[in-house]
Amino acid sequence: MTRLSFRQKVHLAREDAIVSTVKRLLAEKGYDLMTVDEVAAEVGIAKASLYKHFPSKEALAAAAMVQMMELALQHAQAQQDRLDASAIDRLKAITRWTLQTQLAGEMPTLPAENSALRNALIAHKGYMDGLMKLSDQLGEWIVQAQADGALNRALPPEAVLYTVFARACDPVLGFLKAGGSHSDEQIVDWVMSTCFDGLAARA
Amino acid sequence: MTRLSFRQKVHLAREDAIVSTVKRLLAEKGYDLMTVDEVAAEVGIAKASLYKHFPSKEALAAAAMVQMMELALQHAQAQQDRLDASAIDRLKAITRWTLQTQLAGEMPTLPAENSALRNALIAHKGYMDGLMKLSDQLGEWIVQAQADGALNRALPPEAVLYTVFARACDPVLGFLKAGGSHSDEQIVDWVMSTCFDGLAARA
DNA sequence: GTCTATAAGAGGATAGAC
DNA sequence: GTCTATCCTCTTATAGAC
Repeated sequence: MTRLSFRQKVHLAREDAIVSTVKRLLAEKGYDLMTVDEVAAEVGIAKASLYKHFPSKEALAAAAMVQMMELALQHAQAQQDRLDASAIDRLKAITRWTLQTQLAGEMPTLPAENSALRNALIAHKGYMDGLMKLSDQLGEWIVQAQADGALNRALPPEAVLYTVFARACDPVLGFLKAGGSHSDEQIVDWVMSTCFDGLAARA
Repeated sequence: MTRLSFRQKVHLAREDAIVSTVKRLLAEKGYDLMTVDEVAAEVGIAKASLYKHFPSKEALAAAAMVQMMELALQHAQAQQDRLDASAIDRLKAITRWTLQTQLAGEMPTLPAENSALRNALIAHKGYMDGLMKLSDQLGEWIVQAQADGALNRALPPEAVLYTVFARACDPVLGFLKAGGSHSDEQIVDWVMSTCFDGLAARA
């Protein structure tokens, strides 16, 4: 029992190490440019061993995306637990977390329109469940924030939802960081501003 | 003379057909998923013939991106020629054109952070010249619009510039279109609104 | 310049010993 | 479950006839 449990722990720990590596590489290079050889090398095991844990490259990436989704759900829950916060506060907080995570190089790139990964994810129950849960949570905040008069009521909630999701792969962060003359915090503030307040001057 | 000119015309026409096909495929699938075999098949010539026109896949894609850049510059010039328009009008017009082009499936995907194509483009004089020319033109409008009080003065012009550029690969358009229940025009209007006015309600 | 045929190599996946 | 060695497919690029 203890022996078995220990083995399982080691097994899970190794899988966790694999997934962490995949998550990082996915954030760095994206799905297509990430090779399985590379993942194996970084984890420090043989490629064939990797395939004992995960049946394919797609499954490998899906596991990483699921972990990312779970992390996002944790942050969403943490916001939901802040009983003093308004809906718009929560929405802004999760958006800011998304930007910070991406800027830190820890956000696996979302699958582009026509990606092998995208189709694999759509067929992946764990990922889709997480995505829907997150969408529901954010959707509630969006509707509430519109009712509060804190979000533009002329926009359909789904447009707001997609706009917030899209911050996870906003290239503006990388462009500004490449310039090198701004702090991460400053960059995040600017993108938060353009996202919620827009480019135009406020009255 | 006439003979030579005619041959040259045929030559250029064929190259133009190639570049057009590449542009479309680049918009559809992106650089990595687009294969040279596919390009050759769609153009209707043998792959080896393609390589007589362009020395590599990267050169092929670069030519397409250069053509896209020239198209953008034409639109920018057209806006500059509208003497009645204000800077913010011009900026909005070129942004709208970008959104419409992407929604129509005619905007080659911009190279992601770590792409083989990106490095090729950075080394490509024609592309970089066009990019700088376009950046200069948009930069002028941005500074002017800020002076006019039409753009948020708290944002550095480069942040505004990158935000406008990023509309060329905004996934929100595709998400909303995938829903299927909105017209292209409506989608563009919403994204224009989130871009310039933000998500938050206006006072 | 166009074709057919093929080289050259990367990368996903597997066989089989231990 | 881990390893080494290998397979196989796909894709870029080229050779050489016409």
